[in-house]
Amino acid sequence: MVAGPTSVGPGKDRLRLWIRLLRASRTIEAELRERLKKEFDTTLPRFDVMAALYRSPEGMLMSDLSRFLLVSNGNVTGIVDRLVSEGLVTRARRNGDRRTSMVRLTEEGSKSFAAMAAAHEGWVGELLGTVSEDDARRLTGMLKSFRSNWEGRE
Amino acid sequence: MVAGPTSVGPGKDRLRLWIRLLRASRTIEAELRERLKKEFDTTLPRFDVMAALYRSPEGMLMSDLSRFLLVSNGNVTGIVDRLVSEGLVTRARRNGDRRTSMVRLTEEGSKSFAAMAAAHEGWVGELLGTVSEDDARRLTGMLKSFRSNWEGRE
DNA sequence: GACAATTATTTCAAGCTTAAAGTTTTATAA
DNA sequence: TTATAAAACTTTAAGCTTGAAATAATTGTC
Repeated sequence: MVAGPTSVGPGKDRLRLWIRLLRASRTIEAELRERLKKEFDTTLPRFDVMAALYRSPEGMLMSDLSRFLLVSNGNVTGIVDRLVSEGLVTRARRNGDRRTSMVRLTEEGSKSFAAMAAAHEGWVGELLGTVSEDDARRLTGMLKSFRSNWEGRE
Repeated sequence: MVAGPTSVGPGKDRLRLWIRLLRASRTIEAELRERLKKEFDTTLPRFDVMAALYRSPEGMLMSDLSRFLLVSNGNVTGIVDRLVSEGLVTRARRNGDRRTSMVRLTEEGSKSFAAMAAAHEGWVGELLGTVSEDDARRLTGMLKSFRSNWEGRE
């Protein structure tokens, strides 16, 4: 998926775009993963889960997390397991519906995330530093419209 | 990494861009992975390796593959192992430098990839269908310049 | 109220991924 | 030479990831 087009013809521009998109996100992702590991001894998936929870102080269901993060249910189970064992989040069985459990950041998890988020934002600013703020907004707009259009039909 | 910014202020536009970029590539990647599985009973990493080899009929070293695909050495070892056991690629020890081995697509691997690549290009065209060819070229240009700038300094 | 279907989650097997440590081969240099 | 370092790979341990199967609880529907 990181290789270039294997032929020429119509539709090539979108294929090229996809390849660039993927290479860019993989490059940035790798760098962020490495820094999270080095600076905070954590991983990107853990960071993602904590970021989602940070925005929802009331908590999220496992299925909410799975949908929001675009990963499978089973995947979330494992990551949350580890975060629980590290004391960063809690899983509280609900009275209303005993199938579900509400996942929340602990006090420690919240503090920990706030520190990571600040560093993270700085890193992204640095790594995307060659993109002007103006281009950033334009690009974001294009990607946003793509997403809402395409996801609407699945 | 898929969550939105957790505060407002300067540098937010780049963070937003990064989040969009990541969500877009994850969404498309998931769809392509699913189709490769369903239609060709293979995986994205296998497809990536085969795509790289398809462009290099003379073959590639393990380290070439690793560098080109932006993944670790050990990772490539495992994927190539599986492709070899499926008869899609060969690993040939070289006389010149016996540490290295040249990886090539087999006849079967080449045929197999050609079929997948055609379908793959169609899928990408479809999934990015809402991006105009013109926007696609513009976006590609922005991403290209970002990449070359940033990678130059590591 | 039974009971089938649905929903939320976990478990499982297989494969992907990384960083770090280990192996073998080649290059360097005293 | 003969160490010593460097390079190309592989192996390993831990964790991430998926899709599918299994559990458990809830919601129709009769």
